Amino acid sequence: MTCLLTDQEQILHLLKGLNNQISPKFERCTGISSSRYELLHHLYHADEVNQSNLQKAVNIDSAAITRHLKQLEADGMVTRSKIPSDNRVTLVRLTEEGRKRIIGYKEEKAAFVNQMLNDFSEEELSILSNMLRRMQTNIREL
Amino acid sequence: MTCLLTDQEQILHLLKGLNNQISPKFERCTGISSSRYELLHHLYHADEVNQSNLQKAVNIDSAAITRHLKQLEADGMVTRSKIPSDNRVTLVRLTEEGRKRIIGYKEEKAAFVNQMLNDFSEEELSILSNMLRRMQTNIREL
DNA sequence: ACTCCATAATTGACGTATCAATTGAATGAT
DNA sequence: ATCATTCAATTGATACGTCAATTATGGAGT
Repeated sequence: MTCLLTDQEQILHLLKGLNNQISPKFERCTGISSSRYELLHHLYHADEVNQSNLQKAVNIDSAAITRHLKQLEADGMVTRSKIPSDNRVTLVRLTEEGRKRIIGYKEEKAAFVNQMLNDFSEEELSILSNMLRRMQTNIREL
Repeated sequence: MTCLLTDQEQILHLLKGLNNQISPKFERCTGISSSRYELLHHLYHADEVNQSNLQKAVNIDSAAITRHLKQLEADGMVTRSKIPSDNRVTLVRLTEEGRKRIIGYKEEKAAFVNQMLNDFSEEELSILSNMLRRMQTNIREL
């Protein structure tokens, strides 16, 4: 009835399960989805960015980027404008309102992550983050 | 321009990024989505299960379970039947066809996971899997 | 028997990600 | 100067997951 899985086999299941749990909880706790948060966070530090750089930074599909930004624009969090020197690219920046609101989100996110990782030592965190990076590398060209 | 994130802060981003990479690649490599694989895999060992137990086992929303199973049934991989003693529950089992096909999927999955974790020692795997479990626990009641 | 509650499965509405195809604007080669 | 390529952004189709509400059934308690 119960079935044995090697550690290797389980990792995938655990990863997926964890993520499925995280996404809705993150949003409930912080008031914003984690992808949106990443976008705003990046803009917060980078002041003005074009979409394709933003895409590379947060590492989600550019179609999704477009849709997120449109929504964030509609919510008054960011502005978007074409640049005259190259009419293909659109520059994105936080509005004042956006800059103000992200501060609250940052706190909520910190609290969330803190809860999730509350019993992890600095060393463990760095081990974990390395492992995740290695996995990412290992499947990069599949 | 570049912004400093603590290891703690990055974990979330890494996790999500990794998962977003995994899902489409898993499906491309194996020919089936990882959720469907989990369902079939569980059925492979359990012979006959009702949906709510299946739901607990694979840990995704029961709405999603219903939809997956309908599709798998349409594809001739599983059969579903109400049980007379309690007309609420539906029992699911693999068809012969399904049982045959999952064997191929198992191999593809093993190859995929092998690639993803090829440079991980047994010990690392067990550390990683423990960490993932801990995180899951830490956010359980959020 | 009848009302009340719990449970299993389903459906609907929604958010988010992917990929493939398209649009529109620069750029490079002949 | 023009044609082909390349690139940024967008759109459409599709898949998967959540939550909330619904349907249908079963089981108590009175």
